Amino acid sequence: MLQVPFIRDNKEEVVERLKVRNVDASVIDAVLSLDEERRALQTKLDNTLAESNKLSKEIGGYFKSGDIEKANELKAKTGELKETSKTLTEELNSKADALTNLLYTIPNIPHNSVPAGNSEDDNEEVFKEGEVPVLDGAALPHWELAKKYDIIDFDLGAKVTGAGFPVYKGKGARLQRALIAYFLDKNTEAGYVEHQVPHLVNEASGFGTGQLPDKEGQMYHVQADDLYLIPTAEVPLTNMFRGEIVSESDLPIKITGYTPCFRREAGSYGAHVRGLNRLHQFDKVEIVRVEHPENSYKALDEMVEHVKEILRELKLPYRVLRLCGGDIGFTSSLTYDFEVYSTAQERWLEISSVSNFEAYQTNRLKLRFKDENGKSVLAHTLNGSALALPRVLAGILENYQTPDGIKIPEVLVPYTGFDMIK
RNA sequence: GGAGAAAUGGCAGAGUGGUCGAAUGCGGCAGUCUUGAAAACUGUUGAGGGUCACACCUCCGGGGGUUCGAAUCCCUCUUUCUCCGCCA
Repeated sequence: MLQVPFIRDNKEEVVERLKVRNVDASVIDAVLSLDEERRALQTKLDNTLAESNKLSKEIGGYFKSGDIEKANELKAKTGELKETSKTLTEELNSKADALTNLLYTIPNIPHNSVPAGNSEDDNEEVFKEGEVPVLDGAALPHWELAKKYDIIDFDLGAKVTGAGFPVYKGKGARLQRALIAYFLDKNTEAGYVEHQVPHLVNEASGFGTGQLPDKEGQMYHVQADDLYLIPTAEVPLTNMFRGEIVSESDLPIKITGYTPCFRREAGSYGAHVRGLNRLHQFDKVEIVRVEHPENSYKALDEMVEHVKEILRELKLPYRVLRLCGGDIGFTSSLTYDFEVYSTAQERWLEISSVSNFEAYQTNRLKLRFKDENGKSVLAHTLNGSALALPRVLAGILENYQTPDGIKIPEVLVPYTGFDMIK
């Protein structure tokens, strides 16, 4: 969430920049007045407590010196103070809660470069690379290829669990495993330390990275234990640092992890969700960085270059988009989406999203570092997919299909052990 | 799942109702000494709110309670350790 002191000091700028995301200015006024009321109550309460602390000490002194009568006299005076502080505490808590809840409804301030816009049509293409293959004959979409070569079985998954939970078989499963290993190796080479993390997280972690309360309905909730299945490795990877004060020399922290991701995707059904395009369970390799605020945009660029390199090696045609104010994620300041072009589907498939959250997550997480003056400063967090599996797989199947079968990208052959799916 | 023990500052570890935000040691930082370093010595060293700066307030795993007053007593939750049971 946004930092109140920052809003207080930069009100005009905050209002102006949130307009890009169509946020109404009145919310900011509401935050500031709630904060003012909160601080007034805090001061009142502090004064009351100070007085009763003073009395308690005096009473202690009288008991020690044996002046019981005087002590009891003072005791009688503390009752009222106690009542007052109790009332004030309740008022303060409800005010503070109201403020926090309001802050939860305000998205992150977009970076200067974020274009205005309402939908994905307003995103800005900033880079494009790779050749769209010319396929001879009829190009098949991946769900038909999957059936033809018996490598992914959607019906079997639907039988075992439900729609959106595919079963990968034989060379399909092996290709999936190859991609995970290849991505993790690339990330490790680039200095990201591999982690294996829990696939279920508690409520505090959900709030820490901003999935809660905003996207409550998008996560699978295990009621008996009040845990959530992770919608992305970002949640456990980033929450490892919740409440930490790291030393400046620890920065940047660069980590990576593979996990399955679970998303309810409530309400998104239709033509564009066929096959691997949108699933309830899918695999993803994630990269996360904790950065010094001065370095976070340089870090974002590095992450973008890193993902580019992987796609270059896979020889997939792709483009990079700078998301507009209407399409950017709630907690992000600046997001680049990567899309692979699928010849068979004749459309772009999103395969990675790389974001800088600045201090929006760390303010919730209370993830800070000590600067040279010994002051605690909120760090910046970033994350990105490197990469999401299903659509990369779809892109490979569709772009690498030949009349003789599906070729395997050269860099993956050492991982798959075969160079063709027939 | 059953029985018991524990949770204190970066770490170790004292503190069992009153001037305790907390002894002491280690670590960190600054200084003295030294050509430099080490050693030794001296000082300093938790977080948040609040203030121009002080004052002041809150925090001893989380939440609640008793009391004029709680790190210290009570309830509850979580986590860790030991023993038993079960088990990939």
